[in-house]
Amino acid sequence: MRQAEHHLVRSLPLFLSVSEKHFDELMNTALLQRFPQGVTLIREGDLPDFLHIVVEGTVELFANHDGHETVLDILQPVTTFILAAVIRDEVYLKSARSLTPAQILMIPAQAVRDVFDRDAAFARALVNELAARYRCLVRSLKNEKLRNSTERLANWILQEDAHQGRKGRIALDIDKRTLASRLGMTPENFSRNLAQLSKHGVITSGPQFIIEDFAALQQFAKPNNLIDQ
Amino acid sequence: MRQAEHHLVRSLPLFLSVSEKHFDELMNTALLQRFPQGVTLIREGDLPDFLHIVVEGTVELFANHDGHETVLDILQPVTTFILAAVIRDEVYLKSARSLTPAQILMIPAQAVRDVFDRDAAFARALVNELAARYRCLVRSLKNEKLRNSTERLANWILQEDAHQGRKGRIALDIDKRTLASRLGMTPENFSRNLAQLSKHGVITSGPQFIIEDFAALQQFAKPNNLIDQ
DNA sequence: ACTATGGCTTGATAATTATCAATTCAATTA
DNA sequence: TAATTGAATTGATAATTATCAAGCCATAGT
Repeated sequence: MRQAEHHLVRSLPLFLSVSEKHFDELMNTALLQRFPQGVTLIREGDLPDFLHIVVEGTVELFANHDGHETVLDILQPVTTFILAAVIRDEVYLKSARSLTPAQILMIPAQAVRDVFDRDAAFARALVNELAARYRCLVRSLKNEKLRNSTERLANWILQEDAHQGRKGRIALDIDKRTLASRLGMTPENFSRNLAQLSKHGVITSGPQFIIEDFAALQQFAKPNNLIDQ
Repeated sequence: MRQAEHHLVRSLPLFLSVSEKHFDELMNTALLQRFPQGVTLIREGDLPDFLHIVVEGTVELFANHDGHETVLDILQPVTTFILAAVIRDEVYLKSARSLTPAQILMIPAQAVRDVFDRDAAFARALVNELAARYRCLVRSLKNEKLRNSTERLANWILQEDAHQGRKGRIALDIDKRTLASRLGMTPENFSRNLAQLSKHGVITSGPQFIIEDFAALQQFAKPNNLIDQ
């Protein structure tokens, strides 16, 4: 692993306060791998061998059931995934796939559990990370159960605009069909919902959304800091 | 706190391996309180003062948005709740209400964080508990996104039957409207879905469901160990 | 026993969402 | 440039879910 990636990972909340010795122990056994686009990185039902960290590229977490597939999350660098499965040493409940060429850091699951047992700072960081993830999931579930699909899209646009610096112009770097599934709707309804939002201040041109009337969009979306952000 | 409750809490996975000293420290500052039915125990948006543990009775976790309410979970003894908010010292994302008269053990949030910092066994237990909760939530989200409402009900019946000892006879100890909301449907559709399930081996008489044809119900429900259990 | 009461059910209808088919559009390749 | 490809959109329709309005039914209170 190069210095740049080393520092990137070291600066993650999860590793920031781990002792140098233990961090090296984790990294010595870790693998940094490149994957092309569209590779299945993990498969739901398998047992975890590694804790995964997206270092570069975009990764989607998804799940299948009875011939249907749904996207549960879309990850950008730098993010860990499948932490809960690694901790409990139980099968993955989600699959993961690279949406772009991606670089993934893989830390052997056993090493994570070992260092956790010996390094109190790592343990604290791990709990904090997990708790943060838990809360994200609660937000997702509330989003699904308390909003209709147009509202979910409207709030996603507001949130993404905030992430991209409140420029009122959002560049979409994933397929619309992927985002549609993430937001719990079909690609067809995604299109229709986007068209609907033109009544509420959103202009769309290809993979760019422009918030023309911020107030109107907010009024329609009714963002809620106990669901969003 | 009486001996009986003390032992009950002590035997929770979360406290099983905590040192006697630290367990006492947690319990010394804890309160065991009785609440009548229908009391709001915590309110989403508030900051956590205590880690809560249901010792007796039933508690529902719910959330509100834009005039709508949804049930996110129904808790039976002995279960902790709002652990993630306590760990991160951030506002609750869910509210909680007693569905029956209930007894709740409340451990000051600061005490939980203090002992966590000093007791490695407690830290491990906490991470394990959180990871387990995380995985339950993933299952809930998959259930919502990958199944329709009749399927969710059918699988709930299978799961509840398993919990009650596979007697093929399920006694409902909560309101149907509460269960309906938990399963992401209106009370009206709950009724209709239940009626539908008579075609798939389920007989219902008031607050009792009887699985008359287990195979038929399973075939319809398509249970999936990456969603259920 | 009568009569509230509240939860549950049923019916009618509307809104939301999914599905299937066809078409458009943009990007890439021959 | 023409042809190909796949994603996105649009239209038509079906399935699912929610809403509103009665009605039913068991329970508790008078």
